[in-house]
Amino acid sequence: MTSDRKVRVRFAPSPTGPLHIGGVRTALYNYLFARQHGGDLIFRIEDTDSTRFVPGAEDYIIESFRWLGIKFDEGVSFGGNHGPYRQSERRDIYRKYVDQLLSEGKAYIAFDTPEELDQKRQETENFQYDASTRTQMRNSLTLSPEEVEQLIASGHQYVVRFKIEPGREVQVDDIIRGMVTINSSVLDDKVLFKSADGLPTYHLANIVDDHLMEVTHVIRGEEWLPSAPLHVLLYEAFGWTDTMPRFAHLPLLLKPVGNGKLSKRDGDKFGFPVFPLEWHDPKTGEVSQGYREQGYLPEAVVNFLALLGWNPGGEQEVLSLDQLVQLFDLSQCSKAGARFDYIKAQWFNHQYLLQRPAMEWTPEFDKILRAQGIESTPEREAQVVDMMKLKVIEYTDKEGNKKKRNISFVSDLWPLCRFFFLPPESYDTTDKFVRKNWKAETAAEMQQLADLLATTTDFSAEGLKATIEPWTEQTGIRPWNAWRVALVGTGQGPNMYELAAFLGKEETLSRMAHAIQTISVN
RNA sequence: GGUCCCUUCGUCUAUCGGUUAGGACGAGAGAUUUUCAUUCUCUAAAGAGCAGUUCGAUUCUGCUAGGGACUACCA
Repeated sequence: MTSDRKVRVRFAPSPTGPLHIGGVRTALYNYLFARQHGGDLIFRIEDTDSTRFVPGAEDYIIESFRWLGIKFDEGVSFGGNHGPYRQSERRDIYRKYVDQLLSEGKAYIAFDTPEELDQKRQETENFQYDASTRTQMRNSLTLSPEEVEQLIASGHQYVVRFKIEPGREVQVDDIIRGMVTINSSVLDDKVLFKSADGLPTYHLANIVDDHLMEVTHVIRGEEWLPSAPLHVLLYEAFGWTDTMPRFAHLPLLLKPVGNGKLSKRDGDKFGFPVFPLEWHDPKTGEVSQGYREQGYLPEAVVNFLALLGWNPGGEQEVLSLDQLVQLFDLSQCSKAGARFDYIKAQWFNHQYLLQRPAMEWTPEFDKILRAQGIESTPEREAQVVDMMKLKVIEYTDKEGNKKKRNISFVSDLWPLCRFFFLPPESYDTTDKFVRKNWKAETAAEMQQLADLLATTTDFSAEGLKATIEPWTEQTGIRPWNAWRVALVGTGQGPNMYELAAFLGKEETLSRMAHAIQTISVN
């Protein structure tokens, strides 16, 4: 029934704050699906809750997708001829459809105030506004038409509720989960139109918009599965079943450890972002970490997210956006929630960082160096990157254990490479590497090497190798580790010839002289 | 409490009745290395439980257990 229509999907967030990483994945799956079928991806803003509107959230969401490389075909800020795409600008449209339901007796007017309903819920256990209770409430079903008119005329606030007929098996055909059946008796008469702000609720706006915007597939989070039968019933009530979109409810993203879904607190606890971009809360002033600012590459975030809840099955996991579009299969998505494995996210970033030419690291690297008061050139910085990008970084985890991991961020570089730019402040003779490699006779040997280097004119890595190697064979001295102590201060860094070449003759000799003078061992 | 959804190595997952249950992250071991690494090789590691259908179940069905979501005039 929908197969002959052009595929049209949408991502429709509420501008209530920064975009959660789970929302990013939902948008990504919509994007992959749309691209794969040559369809359209629509960006709709669902701002029917005026009380939760947060300024800046909409721009934040748009900027997030721009950064991630997820492109929309139409919608807020993208144009298109199915607009407006902001629900707050579609009041009149919704009003018309609510009136249609009302006049057909498929919806009714209810005067019960929120307070009265709260009261009712406290009094009766499991109170639900439905076929079993609506006859005892104040609504257009129990009141006479005259009374209703009078109440409205006298300014009483009212909502419009959907009149659900009980005892029906409602079926939702879900691409991921198969046929989901629920009895309409357990559904309540959902509010379709709110009294407070004259706007529809999500349910009504969603169905009307998806219909008018010719959406063919609704791909959204699993939290919507329980209300999907209600949506099916709404399509029926409007007579739109022949063009009803197909549903696909995605599994949720779960906490890295423990129970429940992924929350902002988990990010704080383990030190990973749950938002694509840094977010400054306009009300509280609180700042939340973003993937972009933490040094993640957009390709890495996309790749990682794509594989949370879906997998192409092959052995390759590092996949570009284009490859993901090729391979993606909505019906192969897993049904169970996926734990958020932020360690693997770091690994993906490591992979994509390594793919980048060193010169592309330097803008970010330069910022870090400048923060340390170091001036350098992109060329020299790129040299350091090339020498150090395969190293690992030591860090302290949340339990206080020393751990090692691959370089995953440009910012990992600094603690590993300060000796390129700064001489050792002092020589730590308690350092295992220093003790092992700087013996009583070492100073004299280093002096010999220094004398040799003083006469060397070719200070390139190759030149150094050509001059030093014959000397080591002649004398039997194995100078590299002690030389490393002199230039680095400990057992770190690249090949010694490369390092000395980078530092240059003057700096190399200066550091050696200093080490010969300073280090004393017994 | 009610309704619905889910359940393969620690984690993400492959398998769409017949496999030595595969891969990746993480972990461990070894080799290589002028340091630390990289790299390479190897190892450990799983079908929640119980019934049933079947010649044969991880795969189908039911029950139990566990997990998740929803249960607003929020989305």
